[in-house]
Amino acid sequence: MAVANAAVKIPLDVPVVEKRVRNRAATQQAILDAAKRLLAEEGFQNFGINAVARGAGCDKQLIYRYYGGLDGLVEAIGTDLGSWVADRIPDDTGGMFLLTYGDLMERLSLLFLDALRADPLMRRIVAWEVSESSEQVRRLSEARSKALAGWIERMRGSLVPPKGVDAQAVNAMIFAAIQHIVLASAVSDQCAGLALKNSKDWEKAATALKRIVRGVYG
Amino acid sequence: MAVANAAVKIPLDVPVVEKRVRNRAATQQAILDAAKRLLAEEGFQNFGINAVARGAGCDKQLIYRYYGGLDGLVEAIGTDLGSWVADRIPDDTGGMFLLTYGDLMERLSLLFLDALRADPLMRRIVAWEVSESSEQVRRLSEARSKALAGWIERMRGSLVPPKGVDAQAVNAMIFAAIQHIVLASAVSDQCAGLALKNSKDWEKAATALKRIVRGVYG
DNA sequence: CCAATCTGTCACCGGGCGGTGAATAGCAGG
DNA sequence: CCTGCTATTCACCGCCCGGTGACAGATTGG
Repeated sequence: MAVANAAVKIPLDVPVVEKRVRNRAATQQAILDAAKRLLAEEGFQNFGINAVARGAGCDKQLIYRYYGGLDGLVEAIGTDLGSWVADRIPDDTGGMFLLTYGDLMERLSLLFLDALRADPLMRRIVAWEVSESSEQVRRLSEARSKALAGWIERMRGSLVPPKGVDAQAVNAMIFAAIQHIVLASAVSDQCAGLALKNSKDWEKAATALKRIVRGVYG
Repeated sequence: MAVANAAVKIPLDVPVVEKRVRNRAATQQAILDAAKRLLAEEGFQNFGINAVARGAGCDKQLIYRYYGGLDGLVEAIGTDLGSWVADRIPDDTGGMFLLTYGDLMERLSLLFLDALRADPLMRRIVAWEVSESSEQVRRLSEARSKALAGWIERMRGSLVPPKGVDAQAVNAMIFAAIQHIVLASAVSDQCAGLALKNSKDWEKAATALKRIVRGVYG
């Protein structure tokens, strides 16, 4: 009797289980948010349909319906990336007068360094880019580099690099260095023997970066 | 009759199916080779017990027996990494007299760039390092950086960096740049807008690298 | 010659994956 | 009220993964 009683006990909290509202737009957004969160926190390794659906608290079928599968979802993330740059990296010169190309590049380098350090999603995407060459990640990579190039172009204004220096190649090296050092720090707190834990370490890194930029551009 | 005849036909080549010789050492080596090949060619993403066993042409059970699982196998790869540096990167100065620290770093940078470009396994490992922070990859990373540091130390000789420059930080930046640019080129033929396909592109990259080194160390 | 040992193989397990077809629950308009 | 329509869920598939226990063939030592 007691057992039966317990079995038929009115479930007090079952009706409270907040029912998912029927709202396609909201669900779509929830899926996109879950995808970005998952990618940022767990990385691309365990990034899949099931995981995203679990994270969004809905059925994976909806991902197929609303985004046409993982590919479409990744593409949607890529589209978001455009607005990212605008949000995360200041577009003005911070009140500075950038007299020389060297001034500009020093500032851009440090801004990019900080922005990348502060954004786990972006870091995961960069790591993904250098680990896989699928169509998925190629599009993501393209969106990222386009947004970045646009930002640099906007900041550049009318400044031109000094003659005799292949600015494109040198800048690629500098940005490569920033990306790699930030990626390395995110997984192992160091890079090539250089510690990258506390803010003091990062001061050293920033100083080295400035020195490199100044060494090239004066 | 004809059918029966065909069915009982003496199998001419069946006895020829080269039987796997019973040789533990050889099998162990085959497994290790298969693991390195697989990692180099396919990357760490699909690197697993089943794939290695398939590649080595033996049962996965043997991997457990001889290496104690994937972890032990990865560790064995790491051990091999020590000899890698000695094989791939010349230990002498190539007949050059390295008068200054700048000379040294320029040469080391270019050597490292070429060595990394030529070694897919090493590239995959670096990509792995920045994508995951498991114990497995941490050990691998350690072996790699130790080998690299040893090589640099040996090459350095008695040369010392100029005063007023944080050589450790600057060098970390330079090596980070090299690693990232090589990784990027391996998956997408470009990095931050800089094409990295033909040898002419790489000439430009090398020139930029030299310019950076010289800008810092003179 | 037999028994122990070593190398190698096979079959099987549970579980998570990506993917799909069918059912269900809430909302509109008549 | 019923009838569609749409958002959402469920149940199921085949596949491959890592991992394990039992077995078979060769080798060796007493």
